[in-house]
Amino acid sequence: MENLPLRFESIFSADCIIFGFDEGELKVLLIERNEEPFKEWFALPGNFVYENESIDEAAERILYELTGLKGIYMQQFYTFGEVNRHPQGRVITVAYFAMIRLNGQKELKPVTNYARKAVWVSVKDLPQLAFDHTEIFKKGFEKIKNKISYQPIAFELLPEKFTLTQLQNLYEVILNKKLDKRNFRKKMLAYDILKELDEKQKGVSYRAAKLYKFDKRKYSKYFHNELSFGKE
Amino acid sequence: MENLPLRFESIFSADCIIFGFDEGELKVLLIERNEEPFKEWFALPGNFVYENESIDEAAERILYELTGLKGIYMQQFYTFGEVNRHPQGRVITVAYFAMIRLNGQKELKPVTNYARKAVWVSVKDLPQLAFDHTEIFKKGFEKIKNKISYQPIAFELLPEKFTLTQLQNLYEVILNKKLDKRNFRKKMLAYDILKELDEKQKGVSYRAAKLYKFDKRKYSKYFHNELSFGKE
DNA sequence: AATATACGGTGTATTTTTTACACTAAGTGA
DNA sequence: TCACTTAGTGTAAAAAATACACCGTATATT
Repeated sequence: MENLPLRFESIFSADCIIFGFDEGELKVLLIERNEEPFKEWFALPGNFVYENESIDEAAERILYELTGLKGIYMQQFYTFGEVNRHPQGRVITVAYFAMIRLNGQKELKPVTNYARKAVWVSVKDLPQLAFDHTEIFKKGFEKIKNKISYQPIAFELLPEKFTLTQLQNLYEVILNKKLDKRNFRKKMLAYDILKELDEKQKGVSYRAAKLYKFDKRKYSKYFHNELSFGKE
Repeated sequence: MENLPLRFESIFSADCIIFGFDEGELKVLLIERNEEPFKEWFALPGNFVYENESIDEAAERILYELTGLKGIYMQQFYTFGEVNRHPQGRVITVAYFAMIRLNGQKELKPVTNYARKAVWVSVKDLPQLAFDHTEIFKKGFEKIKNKISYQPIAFELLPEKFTLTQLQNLYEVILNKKLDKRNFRKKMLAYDILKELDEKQKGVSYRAAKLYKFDKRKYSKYFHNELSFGKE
């Protein structure tokens, strides 16, 4: 093959790993493909980057088309550019992860034509994915496992008001390990990035827990403190 | 503008931040551009990704063309895709950093035509760079500052055999802070990733220090231990 | 009203890690 | 042999991480 710049017939796309937390499980939003190749396979949501948009904007658009949500926490984490990753030609993809608050609603009606439907799947039983999306998912999951220990991204997955137990559960699910309740609370409160509310949990059949919310102001003051829940 | 996939007229490139350590200074390899736009400006070495190569291969090629070196430690760290980052059209670039052993040699004869020459510049007095390369450099430098504290990448910049003082100097230069000699040695040796050699430093006009080398075998045993020189 | 149930919420002692700190030893060059 | 320069070393104090168990309180049940 000749040495030509990737100019014609080359395409790039952005793919998104969209995480949600529901009923104690960490979930990913997958689409069922409506087009060849890999028609009817599950895949990460993704689409081409248009000429007039940045890659970040493309990622935001993909998320919006699927969920109707804007202003969501998203982060680029890796670019996949193997020559044969796409069976129909050269495609380079920039991968993002995003975290959204589920708040119970689970049905999504994607407005894109490349997907026939979108479903939330627990990360524990992820099906085989189209293209190299399984690899992309693994890399992104590793990334957030890592990142959650030193940056307050977990809050993005919880309702605005949450209990410390809910927060701990989320950490436990992502890190896939049990944490000690007293130590977790001590540490989390010591970071001083949570605001204790006057409200309490409702609708539980036992003693209601205090609600907290993430305090962005306080956080930015201490931006350098790394949260650490890695070793316990 | 229409919403078209970035198919025609779109280009991507790989840009490399190539670090070297010499005479106690951290340096970057810059090229002086030989072509418009930004002719005669300094820039990060970079080139288009060809159709028949992965992005990683493109990055390796760029490094090879400039330095004649292969098998160098390189890592992708971010992809820059703003619409107007290149004055002549849409270019997306995947950025890498690389670390090479300088061993004194400083003259490089680039064999590419986009560069008239390549020079080592201290990171402390980096000139203005073409395109958004200053931003790319900053992001990459942050990345290695971060990474050096938990992965043994610093060794890539040193000669195969080095003294603990040389290693400490390198950490100090990258982290831009003084470290305590005793604590540095204690910690570094405790990781048990260095092999003490029988040899000593030569050609110094004072007591010669012991030489060490990085022991990859030992390192992979304890791959999970994060080196940490972040807080002192 | 009494009781059972389930989670909420709290403190302390121990171990480990990090930090701060200063002098003698050894080799070189004059 | 003396002056100079860097090599090489240990300990004590502070901070952070860990391990660990019980009572309190709201709700549901009888």
